[in-house]
Amino acid sequence: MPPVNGAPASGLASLERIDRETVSGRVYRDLRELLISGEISPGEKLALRSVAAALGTSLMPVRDAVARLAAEQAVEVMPNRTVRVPVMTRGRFEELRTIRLMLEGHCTEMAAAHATPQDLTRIRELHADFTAEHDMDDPDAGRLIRLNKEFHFAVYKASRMPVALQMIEGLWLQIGPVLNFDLRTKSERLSRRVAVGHHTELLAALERRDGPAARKALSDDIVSAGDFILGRNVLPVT
Amino acid sequence: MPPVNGAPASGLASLERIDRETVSGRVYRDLRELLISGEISPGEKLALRSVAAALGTSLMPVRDAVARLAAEQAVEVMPNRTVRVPVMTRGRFEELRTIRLMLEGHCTEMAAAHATPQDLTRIRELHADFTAEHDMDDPDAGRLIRLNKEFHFAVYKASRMPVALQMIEGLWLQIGPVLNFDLRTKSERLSRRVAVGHHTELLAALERRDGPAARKALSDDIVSAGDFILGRNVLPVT
DNA sequence: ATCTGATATCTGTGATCACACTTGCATCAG
DNA sequence: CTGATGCAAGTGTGATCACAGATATCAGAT
Repeated sequence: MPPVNGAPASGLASLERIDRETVSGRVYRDLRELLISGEISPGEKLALRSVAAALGTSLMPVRDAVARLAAEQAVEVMPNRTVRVPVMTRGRFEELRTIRLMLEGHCTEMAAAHATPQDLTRIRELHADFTAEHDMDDPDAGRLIRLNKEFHFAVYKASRMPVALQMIEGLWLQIGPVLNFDLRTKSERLSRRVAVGHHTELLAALERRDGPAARKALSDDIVSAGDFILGRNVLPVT
Repeated sequence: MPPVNGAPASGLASLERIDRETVSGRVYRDLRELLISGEISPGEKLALRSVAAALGTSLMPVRDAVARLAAEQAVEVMPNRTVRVPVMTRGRFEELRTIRLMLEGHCTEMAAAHATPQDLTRIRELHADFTAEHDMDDPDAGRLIRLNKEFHFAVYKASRMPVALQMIEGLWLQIGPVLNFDLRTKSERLSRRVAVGHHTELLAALERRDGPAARKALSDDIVSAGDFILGRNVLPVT
């Protein structure tokens, strides 16, 4: 990077940008991560003061963070004003799946058209990591969940649709708690095994720039994972 | 509605529910309305204290409200920590339109299948109101915008997809500022004239439960409104 | 033993204050 | 007149306090 003004190049160029992150933003991402990986169970109540104490801050940043999460439906405020992780119903789960198929399906198809070689390399790496972790004797559920997410989002990112990407994050934030909570408590082996297959097909389709095939592979992935949860009958009907 | 317990029916049933709305929620909806109807121009900065003063409250409720709006991308926080209404780029506008066609198109098609007679009556009423206001000598831009929104959302509501409905609200919140700001400043006659036609077709399709035709009418509506803005070349390329 | 009642604790909400950072404007040197 | 410099006003962020409503706990009466 050349110096901005006519100023001579100096050691200043090696200075790294300081990240003046807000506490509020930090709390937000921490809670978000806990939710999306299923470490907070659906229906669980969140007391602002408890969260603040656990993170060693005051109420304020927590309030901001929770307000943001509430806007994304990642948590819900009850009539009593208490906030909790939403309980997933069968109907809501199915609707979320329908929307995911539309949105993520479209992005996957676009990714096949727009992915750069760098994108593909990144996706390949993540697929390899996911497969490797999966084939271990005792796979780490948390890591598996994270790698699965990173793989999918690497694909969506390649579609060059930032707005859609943001919306998909919101969808995962809503569906993540039940999906990953269930997978975390039960043996996730069976469902993840098929996931590897779908991911392989998806990657192959992207590499030959076959949009419809990529979408098909993704759809299979989403549908089978959804069927797994629906089949376990843990979701209330209403 | 029957009494909940074995208690005898009494005048209590006529009591109306107390609305214990939070100030924060009120601020949120006020700002939301201002944004969606284009009464705050894109790029405009929002000072928390100004908003608080204008609404006669303290900073606190405003902070909560803005945090929620930021989570929905209805406002953006700059690196300087100032918040402003996002400036729309051509690319973002087109992406939003693509997503709208998917999401709103799907909901419209579902509405054709699931709309109850009450839904259809409500939609008919709103269509009549919109048409009436439109045919006036000097139509009220604000009212026109509001009626247009209510008509569309009455349709989406009939699809019985609450999650999608919420997402669509988010989309309108993002696209509303430019769309309605532009329509408000310029003569909206030309673009609204065609809107009436599309709405008429949409309603007719719903009444004969023709999903694909309803989707087509909606698509035409969205595309033509979008083309109107894009054609005016007011959006920066990047 | 069961229900009713009051009380103490805990909840989110809103206001106020303190602070660090940014921005704008006036001042002064060239 | 043009430029940089310094001060003042304004900004969002975070902490703390005050308070009303909800919840849980426990005593007493039937």
